[in-house]
Amino acid sequence: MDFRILSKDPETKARTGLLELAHGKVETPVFIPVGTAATVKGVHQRELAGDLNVSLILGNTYHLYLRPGIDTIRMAGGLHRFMNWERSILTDSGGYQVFSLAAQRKLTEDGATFQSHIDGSRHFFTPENIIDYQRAIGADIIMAFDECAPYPCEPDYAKKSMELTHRWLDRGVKHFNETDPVYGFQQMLFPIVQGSIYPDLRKMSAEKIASAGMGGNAIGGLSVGEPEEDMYTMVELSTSILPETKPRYLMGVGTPVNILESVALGIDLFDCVIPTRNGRNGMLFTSEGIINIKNEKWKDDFTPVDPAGNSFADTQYSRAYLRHLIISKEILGAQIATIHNLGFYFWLMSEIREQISNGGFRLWKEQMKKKLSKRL
RNA sequence: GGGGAGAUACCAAAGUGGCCAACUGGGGCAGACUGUAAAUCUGCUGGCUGAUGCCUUCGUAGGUUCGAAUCCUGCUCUCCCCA
Repeated sequence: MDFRILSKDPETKARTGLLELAHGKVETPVFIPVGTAATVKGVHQRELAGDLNVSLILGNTYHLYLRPGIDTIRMAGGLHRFMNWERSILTDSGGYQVFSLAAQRKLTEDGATFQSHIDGSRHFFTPENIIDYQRAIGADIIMAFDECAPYPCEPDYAKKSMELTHRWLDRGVKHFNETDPVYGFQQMLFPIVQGSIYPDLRKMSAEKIASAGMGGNAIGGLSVGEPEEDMYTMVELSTSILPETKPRYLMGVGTPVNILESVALGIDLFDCVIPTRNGRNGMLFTSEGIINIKNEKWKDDFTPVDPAGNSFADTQYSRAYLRHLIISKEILGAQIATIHNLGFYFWLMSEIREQISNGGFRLWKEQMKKKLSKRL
């Protein structure tokens, strides 16, 4: 468990680093593909570890708890073995599901009562049992149980929600320190900054999270519908307080432009469903801009998806073919689109690291922003 | 040769006197998607129009009616059964 900063950009708060986890080293800034249910949808592990060279993926405690169930994962010997993934894993605590499945949950001081979205059965999550579940899942990085406040959110509710998250954090940290890893390797626990879009709350929360003294820190409750400018303001405020020597994880973000901006504000880790989900739905990110591959204009375009791309999705398939697959709802279409988008995101992250190292990040970022947000 | 059924928009298929430019599904076109209840969801899909509205449409030619995709007659075509 170690985080070393390798280079710093002189003009922004961007930095490159190396995060050493129990299952390998992670170069930061890094993008973490989302694999909620023990799979990055549509991409097999050989591809992830192979051409895409993914070092860290994300799983979700809520989903894995419901299906296949914690016991099954424990019997398998942990999530790494269960899904045959030898590199690193981060699990989200289920805090986001408290938000996204709001209609079926009830919060109390003690924890959150849920109804399963699968069969309606009732379940109870607490800061403590979420630690136990994540011990049993065995991710390298586990997340504290938080409430991701909705947007918009009244200041009063945001404050109460944040304070609850802070009390939950104390209980979670205590339980984390009192329990041992199940599989013989160290796990890191990341606490999560909340506070909606209110600067005073965010500041308070960042201070609380920093004081927990964990190996890394996360910023949550953003990209839930607020204006992007508010998001950047909250990120900047948070990173100015969270310790520079520890990795900072911006949860659930984002678009390529979001990532460029947030790296400049001092973020090291990102996860987002955009490249995978939007890819399955036909939205492709390229070095020249965004393509909706379902549009008729690509029907007879036999050029590569991204002429500058180097994943096999770019070098071996044409836009016309991929359009046909997506339009026909062929499974291969979703697979190729996902691999392409992840390939693009990883290319972007590697460029970011390169530009930070060589000192040209800020200027390069401004040029890239224009290109990447363009609709082709 | 005899008997029966039917022809509706790109396709399939509802509608059987006014609430019909016409249900619904598919297809097509476009949009959305940010710690994944998502290989999902939304809108549009005769023409002109920002909307109201106007114009042309339910095989075809006529007719009945204030009013027809719907009722009547001729014609054309398709399908099924029997010989």
